[in-house]
Amino acid sequence: MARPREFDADEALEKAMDLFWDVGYDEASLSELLGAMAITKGSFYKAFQDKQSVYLAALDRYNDQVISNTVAFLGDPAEGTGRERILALFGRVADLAQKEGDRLGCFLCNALVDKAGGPEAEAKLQAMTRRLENGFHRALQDDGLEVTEARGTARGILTAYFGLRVLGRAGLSDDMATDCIRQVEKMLGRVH
Amino acid sequence: MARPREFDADEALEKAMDLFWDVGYDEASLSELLGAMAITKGSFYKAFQDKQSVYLAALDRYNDQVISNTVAFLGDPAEGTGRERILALFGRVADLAQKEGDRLGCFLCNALVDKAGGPEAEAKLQAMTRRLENGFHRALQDDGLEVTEARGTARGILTAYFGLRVLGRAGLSDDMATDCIRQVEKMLGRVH
DNA sequence: AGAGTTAGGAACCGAATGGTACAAAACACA
DNA sequence: TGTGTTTTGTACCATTCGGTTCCTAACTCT
Repeated sequence: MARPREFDADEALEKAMDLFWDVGYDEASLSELLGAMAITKGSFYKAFQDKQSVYLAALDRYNDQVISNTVAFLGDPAEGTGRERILALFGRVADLAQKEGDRLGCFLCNALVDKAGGPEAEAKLQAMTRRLENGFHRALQDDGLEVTEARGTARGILTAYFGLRVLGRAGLSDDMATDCIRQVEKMLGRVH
Repeated sequence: MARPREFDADEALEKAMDLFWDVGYDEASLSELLGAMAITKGSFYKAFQDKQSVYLAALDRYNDQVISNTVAFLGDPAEGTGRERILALFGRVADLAQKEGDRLGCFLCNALVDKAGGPEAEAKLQAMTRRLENGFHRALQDDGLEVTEARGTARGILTAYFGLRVLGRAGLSDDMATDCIRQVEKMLGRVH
């Protein structure tokens, strides 16, 4: 019916997410964004509304992909007990950091600090945070923890998780990560 | 010998710190900065070099005041045992968050995520982070913990601390904070 | 092939960015 | 009361910001 798109919108959105993830909302100028998405201005404003809506879409994408993946992992009995899944998740983060390749941190966590994107973004971010919390909660419940006890522990784990991601982004978690995991073990009741 | 300053440089620097703390480096435009500091452009560039150097000075100020205060508290035997001091510090943060007045978080933590200010800023931030870690470390050593065990625990505490500050800034720590403190207690070996 | 529709790209927009130049103003000292 | 020195404020600078306009290119369908 008309001229077809020369770019994959979803692919472009992923590049946009990567940039926002790395440098945040304000620091990602429109021209940088266009460069990363491999698109010209015309296509950009034809396909999306504006910069902010792309940011919101990037948040959604992170939610649909990374957060969903994480929550699914935390809730997958095939990955071991709830405690084992949680520790495995932290181990994954620790590996990322130790391989010096991270330096990005968690987009959710970064965006929470960034405070950009208006109230819409804030609502999305809070929802994502709750999802993550519930992911930990479920993992703990799978181990038979009582509901309210699991809730409190899940929140502690979530806090440690965000803290570790911050330190990872800051490039400070070489041995920090492994030390942190041992402390998370304590939260999980692994006294030895 | 010449015309005296009409403003207090230290006072202006504090206002600058408050703004950078709140909105970060990029989002704090020069005009906003001038407004907050109650200074015109001429005075600004006469008294300081440029925006970035003011940012670095703001980081130094945070280090000299907030971090120093925190580290001193953690190392003050008059405030109770090391564990008590650490828990009291977390309690302070929790109070801040619950009174809904926080929404700022920790400047150090925010700046670590922000990644602005160049390598100079990064060096300062890493040094500040180490100071905080050492503050926890000393508190734990005061309780007689073995050195390496104290180091690992201190890092876990630091991680939880940053995580809590992120959640506080995000406005998510109403009951999160109290739950988090209980988990920190577990790190400290308070099994009950 | 022709008509209709949409994507692409470049020119352009006003506003705001961080920073500079310079003249007037306010003081200290002689 | 000058004179010298420094602050202050304003006007100005080029550049970049996010966003719009509009014409042409590319495609589908009849």
